[in-house]
Amino acid sequence: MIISDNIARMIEALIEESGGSIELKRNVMAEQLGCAPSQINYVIMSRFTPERGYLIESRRGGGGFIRIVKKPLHRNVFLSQVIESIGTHAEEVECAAILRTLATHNAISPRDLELISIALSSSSLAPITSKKEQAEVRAAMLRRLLTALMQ
Amino acid sequence: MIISDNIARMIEALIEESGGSIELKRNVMAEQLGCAPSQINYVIMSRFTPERGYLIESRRGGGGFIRIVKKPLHRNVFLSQVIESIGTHAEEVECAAILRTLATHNAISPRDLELISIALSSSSLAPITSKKEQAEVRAAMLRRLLTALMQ
DNA sequence: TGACTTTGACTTTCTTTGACTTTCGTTGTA
DNA sequence: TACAACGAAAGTCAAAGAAAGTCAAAGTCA
Repeated sequence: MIISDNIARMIEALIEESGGSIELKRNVMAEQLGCAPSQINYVIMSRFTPERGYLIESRRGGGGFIRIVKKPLHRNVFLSQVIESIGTHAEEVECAAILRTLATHNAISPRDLELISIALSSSSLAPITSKKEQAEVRAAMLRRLLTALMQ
Repeated sequence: MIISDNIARMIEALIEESGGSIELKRNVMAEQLGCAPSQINYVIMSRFTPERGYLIESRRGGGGFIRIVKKPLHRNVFLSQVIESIGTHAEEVECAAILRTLATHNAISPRDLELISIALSSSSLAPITSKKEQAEVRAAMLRRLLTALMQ
């Protein structure tokens, strides 16, 4: 049942597929979902809050709309800057430094720090004979892992 | 009599057959068992405690529920068995299967599952030209990561 | 007696609905 | 052209409904 959760999922999906922001017609959506228009407001109020990284704007009257924008959380901005700074090759010490920075800025948890460090460690990558390839793998992997953490 | 024990056994069975976590409707279950709704709370409080490895979450209001998650206490035993079973080489599909097993038994969190999957993915390891080396790295890395999770 | 159970009244939280208000664009008129 | 009137949206809010939580009193059993 729980119509509110359905509405929320629908909105999330729309935001997702449109890459971060949508404009919806409150009455139209309520009609489609068979709920009271004000329930759309309720869902937005209770789930698409600023704390969760959403910005809401709207306009009344003819051609009115509700715009929902998902703004990357501060953390994600930081993370994506860091990700951009990663080159095509990365030594273990560089990775360690990056991870330490992220951890001290609370962008990653101590647990993530540990797991990622292990994944990138020379010992995990020991089977790779070429040092150059090791560094490439590290860079690729770090980039992917940090990207995953942004979700 | 001890209705509480019946409730507890029922909940345990449900958790078992659903592989580690359930969401129950308090009022519905109380109705089925012919007991007061608050007795469900009592049972949960007295038997499904954190010390015994259970996590409880809930939501009130329409569509409310009580979620009970069992995190295996013998997780480490399980983990070390799995670690032992890892050979010197591992393909991506094998790793995926192992991780899925661990996740369904709640031995690792969905988040850990995702991070580890990414670390082991062919795309992260793409810079390694030799397939054999890739498989070696995967095995080594998986072993190390799972070992880290035991802490 | 004391620990554990059972019950139910009352509280809190979350959801749904609808009546009423406010805002905005359009349109008709002086 | 200015502006008042109208209709189309969205916003607000309070009431009703749906669940779960709390707690104290009463019951049971070793």
